[in-house]
Amino acid sequence: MEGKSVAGRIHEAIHRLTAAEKRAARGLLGSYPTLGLAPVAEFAQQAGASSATVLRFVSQLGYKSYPDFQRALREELEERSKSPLQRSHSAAAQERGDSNFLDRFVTQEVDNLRSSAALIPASEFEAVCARLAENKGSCYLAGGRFTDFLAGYMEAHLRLIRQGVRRLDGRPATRADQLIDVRAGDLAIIFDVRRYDASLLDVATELTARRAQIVLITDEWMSPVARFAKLVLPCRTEMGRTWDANGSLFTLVEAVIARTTELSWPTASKRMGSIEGK
Amino acid sequence: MEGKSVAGRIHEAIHRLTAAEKRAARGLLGSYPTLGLAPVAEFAQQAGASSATVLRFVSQLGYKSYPDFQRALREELEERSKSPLQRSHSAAAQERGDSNFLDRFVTQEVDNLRSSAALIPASEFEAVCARLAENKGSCYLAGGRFTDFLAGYMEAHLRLIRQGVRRLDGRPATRADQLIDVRAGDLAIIFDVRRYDASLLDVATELTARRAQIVLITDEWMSPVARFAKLVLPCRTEMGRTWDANGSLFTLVEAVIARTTELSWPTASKRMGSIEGK
DNA sequence: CTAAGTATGAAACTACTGATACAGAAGTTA
DNA sequence: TAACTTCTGTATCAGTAGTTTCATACTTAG
Repeated sequence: MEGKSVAGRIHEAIHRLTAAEKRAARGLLGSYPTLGLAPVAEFAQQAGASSATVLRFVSQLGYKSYPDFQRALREELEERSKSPLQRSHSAAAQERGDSNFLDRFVTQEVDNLRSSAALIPASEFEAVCARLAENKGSCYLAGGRFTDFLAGYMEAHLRLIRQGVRRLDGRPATRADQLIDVRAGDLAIIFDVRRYDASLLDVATELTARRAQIVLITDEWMSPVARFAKLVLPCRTEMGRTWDANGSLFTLVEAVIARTTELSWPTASKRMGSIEGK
Repeated sequence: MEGKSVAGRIHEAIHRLTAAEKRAARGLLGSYPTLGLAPVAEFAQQAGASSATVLRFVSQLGYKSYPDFQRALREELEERSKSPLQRSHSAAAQERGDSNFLDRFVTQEVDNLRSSAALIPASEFEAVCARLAENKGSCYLAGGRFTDFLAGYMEAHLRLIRQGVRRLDGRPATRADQLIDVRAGDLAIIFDVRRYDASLLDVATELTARRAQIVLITDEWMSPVARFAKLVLPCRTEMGRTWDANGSLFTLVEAVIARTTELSWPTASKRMGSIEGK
């Protein structure tokens, strides 16, 4: 429906409301927006009115049905939790104006890191590292326009730890060649953040056809590659409204490398020794 | 039935979930808790699974019905909005002391980021960005074994903002060729962390001879290139005793890019438009 | 004080949501 | 490869939530 917030509509319409309807409004504002997400009967009881009154109240706000009203509440909630994260410190710092650009940037990045750590199930993270440490089969890496450098960075480190690390480079033509050798059970790590790269989806399709297992490292909006992925590690990337930052992906990569090194230390240490030697 | 947060249950149960159920889990974590407050059909569609799978998923979490699950979500939401700051995941995890590898890693990285921001004088940071935003002369980038990917990442972004961005690739032989065109007043951004790269020192020497201005991005132990640098941005990289992490460098790079974009918006926006167009 | 109009909740209705059963797909093992 | 297990989506059903109706209580005006 229109671009007005639900709370805004209540304040606008509250004068038109009847006594019982006002109780409903008060109740909703009192525990906003949770009460509105409950079934009508519960809303009614909590607000001290009947179901019918609540329905009339919702109708007065301009929603054509109760589900419609709930949808608006959910969208509002979603909006709020996605955009300018944590008004607490970053906003406070901006108000004081005593912090410079770098401080503000770092503060936001810290939020992203924390959220990312919370977003990623420990078991998924461990599964990825364990799989890498197994040191079986090949491990392919691919990324999009900017994330390709993350793939490169990860590749450079993985090469020290295990064998069979291959990079899928950006040009679709050569990619096809590189995919020929993919065997069932091989591992593929794909980086994809929005705007998502169509060619990566193709690569993922092909990899799946060849029965490779895909690990996807993506942002909170979840690349379409997720459909094909056995394991997904989603990171928070949003900064303010104009900018997405990949710092959380980078840190995740380093964490994976660190953990994998730890897990495969006996093997990896020999390997690293021989590489360093030359 | 009570006492556990829904997100907590997901992390607990995720290992015994099937592939499609995991999609549901990820979907919910991705837009938490809103998606769970929607009707099953919508949840299912958004998560890329069927209604039945979503039902099985919530059943796996230990809820005896979908409405029951939604009630839990609402109560959690209510709880969170009442307490001042959300202490939901990170705080609780730290209290329990059961934090996993990723959490610990992220915590250390956060320390590094904060220290880095403190270590870098605002004036130096601003000077670098301003110099980049001037958009005069050429800008060369070079890095060492691993940091070369940071140089590449920065190059890819800088190209969108300004003209004359060049990358000095890793092979000493070709580097010499690329340095021929360097002119007085050109800018060079060098990444160097320990163990410091001897060839970068050579490059820096040559650049200085040609009167280019060097910006050095390095770690807390300070690359020897610092001798030749006009501006130095040192970052904290130390993690525990065995491992150095470059995440702080990466975030610094992104901060520089963001700030430079901001400073040169009138010029940069046109440029970006024309690049996106093709 | 009475009558017209409005507000309200109880109860009936219907539509849609959540639950279930089943069949086919996918994956696993021998 | 074939048999078997497990997973997953479709189709169906049952129950509940949202909606509507209507009789009653309350206001307000005449």
